[in-house]
Amino acid sequence: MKIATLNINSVNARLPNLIDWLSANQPDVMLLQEIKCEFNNFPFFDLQMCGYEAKILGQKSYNGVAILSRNKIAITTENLPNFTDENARYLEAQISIREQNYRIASLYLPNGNPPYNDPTDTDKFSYKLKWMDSFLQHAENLLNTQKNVILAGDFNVILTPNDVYNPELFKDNALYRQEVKQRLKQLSYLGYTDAYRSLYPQKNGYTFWDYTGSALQNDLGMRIDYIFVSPSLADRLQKCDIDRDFRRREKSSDHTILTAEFGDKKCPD
DNA sequence: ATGACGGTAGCATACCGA
Repeated sequence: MKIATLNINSVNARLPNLIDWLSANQPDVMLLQEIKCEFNNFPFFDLQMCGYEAKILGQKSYNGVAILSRNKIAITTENLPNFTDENARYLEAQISIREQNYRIASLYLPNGNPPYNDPTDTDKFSYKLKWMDSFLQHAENLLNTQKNVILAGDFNVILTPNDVYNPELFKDNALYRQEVKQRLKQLSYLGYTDAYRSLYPQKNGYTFWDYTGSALQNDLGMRIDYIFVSPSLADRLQKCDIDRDFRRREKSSDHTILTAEFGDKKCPD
């Protein structure tokens, strides 16, 4: 079973790139964040033509998440339970692939930094922490009720100094604040595995490079996109890779694609 | 400390992003 995730920064601005990649790589499931469109403008037909059903939680201009799959998608959750969110950031589904059931979420965690015109405004940071608290509660519930769980997407969190080109620069950044790192670590304490780190303890694993300056050429990136999996899937994890070439394309998103592959052999229950 | 760059809304420029 192969799954991929991408903060696409507008699905319509990058549809040819996405379709090229899907055709060449054929993941069973593709998760998207920041699709930046509503239902009526989502390219359902083009994706269907290359073999993917799509379910989305759309929003005009900002945010928006999607789940694409070669198998039938049954939506289980739109937005986090017990959290009133005016932004479209969380979509979860049940998908059956080669006789295994999966519970899969595409999530776009809030950035949390203040607006440029008011660096003292802490509203966005408070919103991020509340969002994470609600997410952690839900992640715990999922682990208690489901076997094969995948929580993936743009987490907007830099976990360790090894996950960013210059940790000093990010000392007070909402992506790297202690409150945020502590919360994301709790996902591991609950029993989830960070797929990329479990296979590559040392590689920088960057998934984002700023559009500006020479960030990409000089590898000034950060690892903020993650695939977290439940224990049953950690046992079956075979590959986890970052497609840097996709970030080098014309009209690229500032994020790139993270993929994970799991062995399909049935575990005896 | 700021803006580099890019997308959207909508038609000039503001807002958002990490």
